[in-house]
Amino acid sequence: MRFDDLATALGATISDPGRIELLEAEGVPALADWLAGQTSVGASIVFDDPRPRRGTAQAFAIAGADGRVVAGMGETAADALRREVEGRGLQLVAHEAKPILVARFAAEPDAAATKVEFDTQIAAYILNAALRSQSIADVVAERLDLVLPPPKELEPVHRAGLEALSALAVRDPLARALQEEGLERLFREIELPLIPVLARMESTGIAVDLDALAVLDREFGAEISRLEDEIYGAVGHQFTIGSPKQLGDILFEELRLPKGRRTKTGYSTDAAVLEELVGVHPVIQPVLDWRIYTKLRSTYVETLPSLIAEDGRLHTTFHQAVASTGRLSSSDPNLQNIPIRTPLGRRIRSTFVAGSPETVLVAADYSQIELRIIAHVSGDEHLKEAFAKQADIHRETAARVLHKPPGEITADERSMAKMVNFGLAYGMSDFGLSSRAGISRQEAQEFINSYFAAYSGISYYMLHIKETARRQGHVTTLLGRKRSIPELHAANAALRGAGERMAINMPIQGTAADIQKIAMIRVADRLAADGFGARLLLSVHDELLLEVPREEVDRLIPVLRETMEGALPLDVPLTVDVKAGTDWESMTPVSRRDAILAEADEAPVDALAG
DNA sequence: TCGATCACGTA
DNA sequence: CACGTACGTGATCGTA
Repeated sequence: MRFDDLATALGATISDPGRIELLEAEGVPALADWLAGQTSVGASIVFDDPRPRRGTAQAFAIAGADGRVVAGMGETAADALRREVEGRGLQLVAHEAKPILVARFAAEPDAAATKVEFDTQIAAYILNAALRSQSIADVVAERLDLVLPPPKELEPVHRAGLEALSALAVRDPLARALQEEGLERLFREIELPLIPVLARMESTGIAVDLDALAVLDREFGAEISRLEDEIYGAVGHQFTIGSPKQLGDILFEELRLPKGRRTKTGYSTDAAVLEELVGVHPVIQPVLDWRIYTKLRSTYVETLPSLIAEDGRLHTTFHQAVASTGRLSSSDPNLQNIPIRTPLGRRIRSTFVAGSPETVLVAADYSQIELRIIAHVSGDEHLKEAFAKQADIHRETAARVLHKPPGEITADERSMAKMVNFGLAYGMSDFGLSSRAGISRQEAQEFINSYFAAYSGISYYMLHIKETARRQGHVTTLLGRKRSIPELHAANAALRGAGERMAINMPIQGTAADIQKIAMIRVADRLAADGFGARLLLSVHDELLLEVPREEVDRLIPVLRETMEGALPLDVPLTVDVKAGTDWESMTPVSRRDAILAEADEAPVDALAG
């Protein structure tokens, strides 16, 4: 009855969406014979609101290998069809399968995940991570030379139907491309197994203390009013403090303060510029404070409560096909940028809590994972040895660079070494180091020269990666994840420089992402296999956050640590720092070793003291 | 209404 | 020449 070829079927369905069979819930049993003949189906779900635990399904469609497409219209029929597919153990082929799994977990929290046989969005991303997430229309255009109508112009059922069939139709071309590029294992062994782990995390969500946020809202509001009065008083009139243009005009023309950097459109008024003017005029400090308070209030204190779902928890969406290095990203809300650096910010972090008195939060961080990856990929003997010794890595670095015993390294010297250790992964220049360390460009250049002399393996690696990247047009991680960097061949020197920094950074950041993803999959497996009630909540690049029944904590921690540390054996040990607490701010190390690690591994410093 | 710009939160 | 990577969000402002 149908088509030999899915591309032909898709072409016909684009021309005539009427060939998508619309289904009521009562019509589902009649699909029995057809479904019995399928092992996997193309599938797509369309929500009125894509955020987990927010919207309801408007349509769910499946497509068969024969080109037949059926769609459940409305929530009841969509759910019925989805359950039928799940109940039969059919595997999914979808362009973004995660929301289909989230829909199942929302309805049945303890259900097993539906098997995802292929995700075309992730395949397209693995094949070209340099592009931002690709729509199904992009993939259909590239692989089949067909044009899908814009989703907005379609009824939900027609959209779901076309997407389900499209996913099935582009599956084979994408699978062949993955094979040809040697990306099959990355796709099958990391990215696909990660999907149900992320779906479960999104569905679980994280608890937030609304009362505590309300207290912060009042407090921040009062402080902002006070600062506004102070700012207007110091300037002599009102203006829009949040407008960089107005602020720049007032500071640099009306008040004639010394001008700092310029932006494309006028004077820069960013924190680095304003910091230089503190003490020059009384308006500066209150403006800086006002920025901090209003940023925290508008981004977190006011917004988070509006995003809490009916279960009282926040459900982020993790994006698995966005970041060009292989990292995950998080949005609506972004729970990967919850403040931690400042005391005020930490008060916001403290409103993220364990969901019940019987549970605690457990955070496990990889310690200096990127620098360890640099040690591994560069093969630098001295850096490898420093990690093998489990020494204070920044002190060790300073000692080696400056030819002094570690015991004689001053705080400033250690701080400088730390900045270089962190800057290394970004392709930092003498200019960058000088401006951050508050030293001359020449001093910065000298320190970097000494650094590369002391760690010649790293020096060689940096040259090597740039050369390899130029020759091949792409760079890869340890697991073969690829990013092409066309900027490396740009005529414009600035663009080319940017390309070189991307080439340096991607294998490091991307390998860390590979490791984190392996760890997530294995931790999730162990939680299930060993009967833990603990649940993964968040992944913040090199940290995993879990919600754990109190009585499980002692049993879980060694499992967590060993699973993460063993995710990918390198030439240096990976170490994981574990903390526990009732909120995300007041986390205390669970062993003496963790206390030491936490101490040695704080965020990069921005400037030297004094 | 939307996009560009600036600014700033995280790893 | 610009001057460290990767993200997402909110406010402002000029534009369609």
